Amino acid sequence: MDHVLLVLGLLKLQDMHGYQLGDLIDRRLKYLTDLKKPTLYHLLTKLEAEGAVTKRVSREGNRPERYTYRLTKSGAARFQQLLRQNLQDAHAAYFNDDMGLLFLSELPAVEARRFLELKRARVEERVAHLQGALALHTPNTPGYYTLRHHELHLQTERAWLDELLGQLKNRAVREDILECLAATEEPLPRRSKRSKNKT
Amino acid sequence: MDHVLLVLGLLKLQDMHGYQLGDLIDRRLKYLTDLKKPTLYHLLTKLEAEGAVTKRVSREGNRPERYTYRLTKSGAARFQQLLRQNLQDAHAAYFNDDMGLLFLSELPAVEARRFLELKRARVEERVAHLQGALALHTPNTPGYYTLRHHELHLQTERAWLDELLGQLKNRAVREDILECLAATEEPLPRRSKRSKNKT
DNA sequence: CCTTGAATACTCAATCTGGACTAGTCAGGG
DNA sequence: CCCTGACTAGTCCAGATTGAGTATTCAAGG
Repeated sequence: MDHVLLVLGLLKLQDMHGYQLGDLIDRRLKYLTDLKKPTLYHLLTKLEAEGAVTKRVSREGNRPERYTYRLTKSGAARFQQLLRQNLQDAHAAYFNDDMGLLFLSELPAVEARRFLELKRARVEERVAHLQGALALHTPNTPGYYTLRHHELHLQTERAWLDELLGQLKNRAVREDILECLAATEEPLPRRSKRSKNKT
Repeated sequence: MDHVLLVLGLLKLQDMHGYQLGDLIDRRLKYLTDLKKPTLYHLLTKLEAEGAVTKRVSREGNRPERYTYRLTKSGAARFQQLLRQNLQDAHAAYFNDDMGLLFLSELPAVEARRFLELKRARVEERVAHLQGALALHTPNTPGYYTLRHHELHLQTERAWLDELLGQLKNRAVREDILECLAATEEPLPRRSKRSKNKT
């Protein structure tokens, strides 16, 4: 996850102190990332050491002191660079849900189906919740994009579970997991591989 | 990512040494996770300390010594538990692609569109590659599920980019990111919250 | 038979993460 | 006026993760 991009970007919009950033991230951006507070503070410290942000002590009323961060020139440049890169890259996504699917045959079919139906119900719940949140948003706002994107993927998830459950009703899952995996080796670059590219 | 589930599951199928596991994971299971070798070895050491697996030194031919791992009774029990949990949970997914979208208005519209088109081309490429891999698989095999799931999500990604690009053609993105986010606060549990549930 | 590149099998050190904790402020109820 | 629970604003440290690097074996070409 490109936490650096996020933090630099938010600080570009406005100077903020750590708690403010943290609050913003886990209240308003909870569908975007789950960056935790200690990670955030660690990141801010690092960014300061690297000269991407500067720290300033401030105090407001009777509240405890706090550190307000501001983006520097070099931080802004770095943000631009990261943003361009992020926008053109297609980032690989991994799904924790697939982990269990790999071992589906290790559980009695009936039980497996029951769990998957439970999973489906939970996805359904999320879809509903998300659509509630979406209703509050106007299209073409940055926050809307995250939500809409998420909605699409959750709907895909639901469709996928339906497809899977449909298939399980008819046929059992093969149990020879390792053989199945071995059977489908990628073309495998034989002999030599000149000019290997890809990150 | 539930790396423990993966490693225990693979060892349940067969005793393996570290390298073998690592190889399996980043050749055959590359769409499932990107668990790196050092993480794997660290995990194996930890699992051994916890008594979920046992280590045995073995040597084959002239090759250097290696440690072969075997699942213990308690490891198998843990695997079962994790599997059941994984199958019924709906895991939140976060998309690195959304990070950049949040700051779309920080770039000139033309440039942004160009990048997103590039991103789309890359997604397209992946879809093609994945469909190649899928063609080699028989349905209802564990490996097939991961691939098919991935294919669905990549197609969703493509559709999403098309939707987004379509919207960008007509209207510009709002630039007041923070205000947009603030405007759509969740209902926010006012006053008190008794019986807070959720993980 | 000697060199080179790929594969085998890991390890190290540095960095990143997050559960749990600290410590002060404020607002309202009793 | 005091107590409680929530909010503010972080910190600590243990544990997870990974980019590099190490050291050996093997196979094929020259």
